[in-house]
Amino acid sequence: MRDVPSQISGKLRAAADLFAERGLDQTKIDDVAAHTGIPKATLYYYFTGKEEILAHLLNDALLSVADEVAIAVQSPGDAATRLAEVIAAQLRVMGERPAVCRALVGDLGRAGRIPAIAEQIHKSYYAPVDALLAEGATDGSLIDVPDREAVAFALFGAVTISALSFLITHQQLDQDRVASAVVNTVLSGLRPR
Amino acid sequence: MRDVPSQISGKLRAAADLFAERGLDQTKIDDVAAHTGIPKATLYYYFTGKEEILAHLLNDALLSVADEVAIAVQSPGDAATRLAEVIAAQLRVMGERPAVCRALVGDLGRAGRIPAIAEQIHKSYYAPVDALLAEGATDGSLIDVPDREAVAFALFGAVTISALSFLITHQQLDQDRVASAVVNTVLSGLRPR
Amino acid sequence: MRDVPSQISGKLRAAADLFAERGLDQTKIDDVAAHTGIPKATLYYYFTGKEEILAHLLNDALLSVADEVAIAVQSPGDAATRLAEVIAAQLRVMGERPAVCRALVGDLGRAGRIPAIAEQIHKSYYAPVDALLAEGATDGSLIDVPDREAVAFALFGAVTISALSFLITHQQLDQDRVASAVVNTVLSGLRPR
Amino acid sequence: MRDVPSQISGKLRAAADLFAERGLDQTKIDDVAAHTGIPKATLYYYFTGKEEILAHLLNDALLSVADEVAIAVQSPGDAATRLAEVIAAQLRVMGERPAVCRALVGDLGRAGRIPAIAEQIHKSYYAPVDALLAEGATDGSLIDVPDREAVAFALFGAVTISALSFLITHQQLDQDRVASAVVNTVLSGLRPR
DNA sequence: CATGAATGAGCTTTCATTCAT
DNA sequence: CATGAATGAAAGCTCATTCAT
Repeated sequence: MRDVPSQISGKLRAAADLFAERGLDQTKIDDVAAHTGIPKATLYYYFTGKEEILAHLLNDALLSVADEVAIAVQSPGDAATRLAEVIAAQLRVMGERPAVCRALVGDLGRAGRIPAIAEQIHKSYYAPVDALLAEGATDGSLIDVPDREAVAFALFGAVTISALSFLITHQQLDQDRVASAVVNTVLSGLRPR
Repeated sequence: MRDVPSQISGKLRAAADLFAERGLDQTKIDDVAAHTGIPKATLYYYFTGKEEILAHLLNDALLSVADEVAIAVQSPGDAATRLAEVIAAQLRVMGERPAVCRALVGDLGRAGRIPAIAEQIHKSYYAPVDALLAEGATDGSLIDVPDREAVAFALFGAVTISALSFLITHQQLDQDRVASAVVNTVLSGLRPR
Repeated sequence: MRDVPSQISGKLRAAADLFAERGLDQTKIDDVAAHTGIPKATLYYYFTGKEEILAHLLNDALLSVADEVAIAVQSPGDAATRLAEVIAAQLRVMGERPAVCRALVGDLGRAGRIPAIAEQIHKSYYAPVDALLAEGATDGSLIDVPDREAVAFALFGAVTISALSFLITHQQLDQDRVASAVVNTVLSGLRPR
Repeated sequence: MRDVPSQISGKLRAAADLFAERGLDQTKIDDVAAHTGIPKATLYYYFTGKEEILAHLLNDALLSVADEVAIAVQSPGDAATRLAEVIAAQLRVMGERPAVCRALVGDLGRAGRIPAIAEQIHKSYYAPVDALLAEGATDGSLIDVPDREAVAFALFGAVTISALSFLITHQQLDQDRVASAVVNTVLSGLRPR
């Protein structure tokens, strides 16, 4: 995979919808070429194949998540507040790029096996959340969970699948509704206090 | 789709791994035939196509989830206890049939658009959980959440993605670990009481 | 490569001209399909690819050579007479199937690396000629050459390239002319007796 | 085709192996560029295309043959002696540039249709041999063959295919062995005197 | 003069699917 | 009822070639 010029990279974003709508396999290279205006052979000049194009797109989106999450993590306030921020941040990106996100989830199994993507998810999400859970235990704003990795997985899943389910069921994402449900549930718990 | 003889249905389960490993599109009918020992043409005699084979497999697994969830819902104890049971039940099935579950998640976007499957997920999972949340509000074991659908989505996501992440990351599913992390998180919440 | 039904094998012979005319690479599968009436996909059902189709054709022709050569070898007369017969036999087959033979020579370098073909050439030609040279030394009709393998190579080349050169230069093969030139040259030698 | 700078021409010789190994079609311009270090576009600056690159290489080698053959033809001695010299000369060049020679034979059918090459072969080989046969008939060192063209073809084939067969079978060319076998066979004949 | 970047035009190959037996 | 044989219809990918710099 050569260095992708920003002009190509920009046009390419139009392909995210395709991948989201049809999945990796049902998205034909011809479609990508048609929808982006990039000649098929040019796509092959820059990418090894379809998979690499999708990976490029996912990576792009995950970098956005990483950015937003990083900002949320460094925001003022205790760890609990910032954790809520992180969740909101993830939802914001998913709201902005619903297509890529659906594509990401749709190919999560596969994506997980693309090392670059797996690593990116880890760096963008699990690591910061893990750190936040640790901080929360220290600053007293969160309980000291015995298994931070498992909790980070659960959080990511709750947010992602919720958002996806809404996208599928209601065709659009009501970020506040999802954020509020998830944040309340995981922070306060379902058991009465 | 004709009535599938149990002999065929049995052999077919060997194909779940294929679908899980490669996804619907990358799983060729030839592969299914080779791995199950069922001649290609015979598969077409019983099923309309690939999609129907996968649907058959998923349906099979979802019926198991439905059974387990139904049992959990009707178990003695307050709604909170039974909710924990439901989560455990889902994880149990995922642990028993990891391949089908990976396939399910892998094609969630698509599966969601297969009406039969979407309905099955709703009946097997969302409806019972929704009912349980309502009961919990009544019997006082759970708080009265304003948006039960969103919470049900979040729960399903937390469990499913956690389980999947473990399957991918650690190659196997430690049900107790996931169950304990998820249940504690959603019931007690992350905020200190 | 599956067992090729004789119906297919028969139709396929029409493709020899193509391979001879254009060579392996310039012969497109579509051409083969069009010229033989065998659907492209059917070709792939029986053969692994183009190369295998050509190999099938070459093998076919070499079996003819083997047959003719075998007959010539067992004909009555001394070894010298039979050697002349072998040369005539090779030329007869080349005359009957000029296309395949041109294809064979055209891809001799490549064909030599297809083990099945290389072996076939050895069995069909070199081995019988070698045996004949040995017999000739015994029955006194041929001199006892110190390096039979080299002579067999030279003979094969003399016949093959001569025939090919005529085919290219004069568009057709005058078997008698070539046979007479080669046989006289190698049997009597160019030096006056 | 512009004048090829010797630097380019020199580097290009590294491509002979490629053509010999894979044939014209299977040798990609990219391969030639990679193996010679000459940028693809530069190749196109000097040559019209692949075919011209191969022709350049073949021509190069054929000029060597022509040189050697010319020297042999003019050497002292009777025609028979000089004919033996010609054969040795051809083998010497083939031994020196095995790759080009394999390429030549591999694409003989095609090369024969490249007029420049066909003419070169004629001038380099057939014409001198033809002349030598005529001289031999005059000086009494060779018999007066009725069909000199056919004999020249046969000689070229005997030498070329022998050499090629050795190259393929034994990976290298024992010039003396081939020369001795061919010269003895064609000069003295296989029939006892 | 030399070349990196870009692409038009095809071709091989794959596969879901059918159907006669 | 089941299935081996056959095929129509794509689609991914390659490569020779061009051209602006």
